[in-house]
Amino acid sequence: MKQDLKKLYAAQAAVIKAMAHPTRLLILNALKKKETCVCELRDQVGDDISTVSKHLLVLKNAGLVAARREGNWLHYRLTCPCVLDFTDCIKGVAK
Amino acid sequence: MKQDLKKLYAAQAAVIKAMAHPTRLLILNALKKKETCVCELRDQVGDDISTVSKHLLVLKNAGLVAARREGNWLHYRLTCPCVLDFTDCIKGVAK
DNA sequence: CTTCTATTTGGCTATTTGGCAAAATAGAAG
DNA sequence: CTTCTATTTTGCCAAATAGCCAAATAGAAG
Repeated sequence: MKQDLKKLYAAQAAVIKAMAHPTRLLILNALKKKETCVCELRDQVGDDISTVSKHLLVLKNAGLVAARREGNWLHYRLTCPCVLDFTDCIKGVAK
Repeated sequence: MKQDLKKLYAAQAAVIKAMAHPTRLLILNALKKKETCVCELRDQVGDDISTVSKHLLVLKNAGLVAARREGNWLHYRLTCPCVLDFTDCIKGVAK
């Protein structure tokens, strides 16, 4: 594989990989509806809060979400809502 | 997480996970242009042919590609070209 | 300062993944 | 049948991942 192509696809794969987890898909879909704090996401996900926090770190490192502090709460939001546009296509493949 | 939601997102995540690898993205993009045999994909990818074959298995199990035999060659093709429609959006996140 | 609350980080373990090389297989052709 | 070619499968190992719990941190508030 040529070096420049390799880099291009590696960068894309890193983002896609961050999306490739059930919990993280749930989080992204929740954030699509509205900015949400970690504790509310934990309630929706049902896992330990440290687990949810780590998933959010993965999404943040990929550039998919960003946080805003308000008092004690951190509100996360989707940076690029378009990343969920292909969900219908994926459902078609998954069926 | 509710059980039905969990299943829904797990199914989607399985497909997305199959896409989340530089080599597999290269393969999908090659197949978008035209049906391609394994040995030609190996040339484009540059890895061992057994490695390429495994990647194709991953993509096949996810429902993203299908194969057609013609003599000694197996020609792979994209089952749902729409899965590459969001590449532009992903590039925007990845930058 | 101390305390409280929301969140992150570190440590640990079990599981999955990606790559190569060698062996196995499927079908074409002699 | 045997041989040849394209592809898949198996075995192995190093690295990455996900989950929980406990400990650490950041900022608000007394």
